[in-house]
Amino acid sequence: MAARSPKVTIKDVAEAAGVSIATVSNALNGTGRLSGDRREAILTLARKMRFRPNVMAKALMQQRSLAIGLLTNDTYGRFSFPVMSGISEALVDHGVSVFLSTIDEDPARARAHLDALLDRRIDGLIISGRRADLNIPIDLSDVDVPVVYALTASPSGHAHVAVDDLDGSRQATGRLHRLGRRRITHVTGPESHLAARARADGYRQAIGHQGRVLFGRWSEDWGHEAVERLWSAAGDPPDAISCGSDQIARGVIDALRERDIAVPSSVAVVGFDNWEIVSQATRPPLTTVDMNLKELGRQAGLLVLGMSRGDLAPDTERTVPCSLVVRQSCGTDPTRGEGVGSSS
Amino acid sequence: MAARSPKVTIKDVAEAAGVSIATVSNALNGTGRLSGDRREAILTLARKMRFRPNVMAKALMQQRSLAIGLLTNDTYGRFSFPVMSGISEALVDHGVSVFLSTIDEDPARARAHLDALLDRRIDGLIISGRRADLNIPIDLSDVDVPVVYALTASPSGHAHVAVDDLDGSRQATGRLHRLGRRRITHVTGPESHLAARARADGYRQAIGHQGRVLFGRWSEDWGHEAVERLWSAAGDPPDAISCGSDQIARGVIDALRERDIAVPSSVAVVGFDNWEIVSQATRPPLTTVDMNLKELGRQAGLLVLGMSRGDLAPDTERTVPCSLVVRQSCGTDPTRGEGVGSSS
DNA sequence: CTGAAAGCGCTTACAG
DNA sequence: CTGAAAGCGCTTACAG
Repeated sequence: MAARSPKVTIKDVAEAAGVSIATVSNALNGTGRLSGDRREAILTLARKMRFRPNVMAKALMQQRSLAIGLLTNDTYGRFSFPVMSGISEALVDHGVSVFLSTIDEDPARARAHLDALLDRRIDGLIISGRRADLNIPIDLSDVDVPVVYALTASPSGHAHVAVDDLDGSRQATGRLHRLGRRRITHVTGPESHLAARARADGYRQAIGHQGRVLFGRWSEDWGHEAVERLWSAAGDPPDAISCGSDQIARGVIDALRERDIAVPSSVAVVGFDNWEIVSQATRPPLTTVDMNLKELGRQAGLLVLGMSRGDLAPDTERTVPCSLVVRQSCGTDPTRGEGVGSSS
Repeated sequence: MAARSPKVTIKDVAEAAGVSIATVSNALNGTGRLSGDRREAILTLARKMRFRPNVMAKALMQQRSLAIGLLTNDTYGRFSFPVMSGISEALVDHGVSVFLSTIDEDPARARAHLDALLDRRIDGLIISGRRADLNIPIDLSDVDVPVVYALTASPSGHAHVAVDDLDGSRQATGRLHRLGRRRITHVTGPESHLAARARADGYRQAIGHQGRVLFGRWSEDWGHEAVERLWSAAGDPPDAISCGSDQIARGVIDALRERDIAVPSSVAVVGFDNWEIVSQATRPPLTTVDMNLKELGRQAGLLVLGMSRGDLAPDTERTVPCSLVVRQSCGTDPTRGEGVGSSS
């Protein structure tokens, strides 16, 4: 750590340049009218002096903090970390910083975090949570800045950026269908979860009829159990399984191997999440749906920014398309000679 | 979003109370001398008016932003998210907020993020990254506030909060030893990684001699490969395996099952990380080491706070102890009748 | 014990 | 085209 040098202020620059601080301010911000030469000279001098304007002072005058708050109730960050990263990336280019607040079940502490954000006079708030239909235990009625929900369910009328679960599942199942599989079953999470229902709908759209959907849990365990159930039922077993999550897919693949059923030749499998620790570890590696969470974060950042500037309505909704990441568990189309690991 | 009401300022409170703003400020902050009654009356009024002081204005005067920056280069957040969460939790109670900046390989963008933080006049900086010996691609020479490295390797002479890898591994291996296992092998990540070497050392301390250490990769794959190698070698195979990560342990357990070797009765296994998606999914569930990352974050937050106040030296180092999370993969001690899922 | 005044580092009308 | 002045919302000596 260097000696704590007193920061150079706009006053220092003005004195060195022999002009008023107003002129320096105008030169720096491209405001007012001043001759090109003068502006250039001032800019060069400011750079040479390593002058960096104090954002707090600027914010105080402009009545905009140039900062937004990010409230998350995730525990491991699997879903919200990439979202946060997208937000941070998108906003830094606009001179907007992100305050991070992590909260848990405790409403009192959540309130303390929110108050801290409000005391900072944030220009907007993004809420990003664990599950698409889990609400943050907090009363936002006194929040007088735009609020955007990212990934989390939003109370109706609020701005929202969501994963297009239906589209993702349709892509994944669609691929199985295009590869000629005709007895495709969908194994997914609890029916009470919005995401599970949407993914089931995507599956149905892809195959063009009701098909067979097994709702259960988001776990490997459930993948095992589903295979057991499917293969002990009467009639032909599936020739492909579209899973609602990578964890389920992992369970399915392991269970199939234990039964000596070859993947993908006998049964093709696709997952959902592209959670690399899972999807890269299955044998064979898993074809799965990437939710583009970083992009979702980016959109959420731009949304809250636009809303804070009044350019966007407070109830704007956006959906981020998913990408299919093709690995080996779904087999390849012999007529097209597709590679492995490419995304479409 | 409610109507954007003009915020009530200290001036409004002063007028309503019929006193000067200085007096309100003193009442609120407990500074100056004023009678208890007056202070109480002002506080009550301020609360009633829902007055919340503007932190930016306060910061500007106090020459402390009451905010710190958090720079992370993680991609999935598995390790840094809990750390971030600990930092946020620890600092909110001190009125300090956390600016989040996520960076990747691009030094130019990293610089932009750092500049944004510096322009905010942060009181300190925490760097938290992916791997204990991976450096952030950024020049910190012009950072004139305290810097704390959390989880990431720190250039010597810098403050640092680290996982006690050695201790964690000693606990895990020690448990196997106390349960009577005598042919314990350690399977871990690349020898080039600091964490792998420290965990190997902990293993050696627990068994009291050199033992057998297999360095490799941090993957399930490597767990499989190691089992193959161990069981095809001459001599007695291990009766326990202490793994350098949960992913390795998962590979080991799966490989043992494929060979019909019972876990834990024939071979006991312990992991490291307590990465729940892995450690809860192994069959049997994995006894493993929790790095207490949230606590690590808490310490890092308090450290940078103390340093910014001048209370702590800029090269303070701290180590956070690990906890052993006992599940079923290590077997239980019949003489003690220990439960499952408890931690020690 | 309390208040008028100066000041933190900027921006923004406004007068010249 | 440029600068003096007011002001953002606070805190902090300092005089009374």
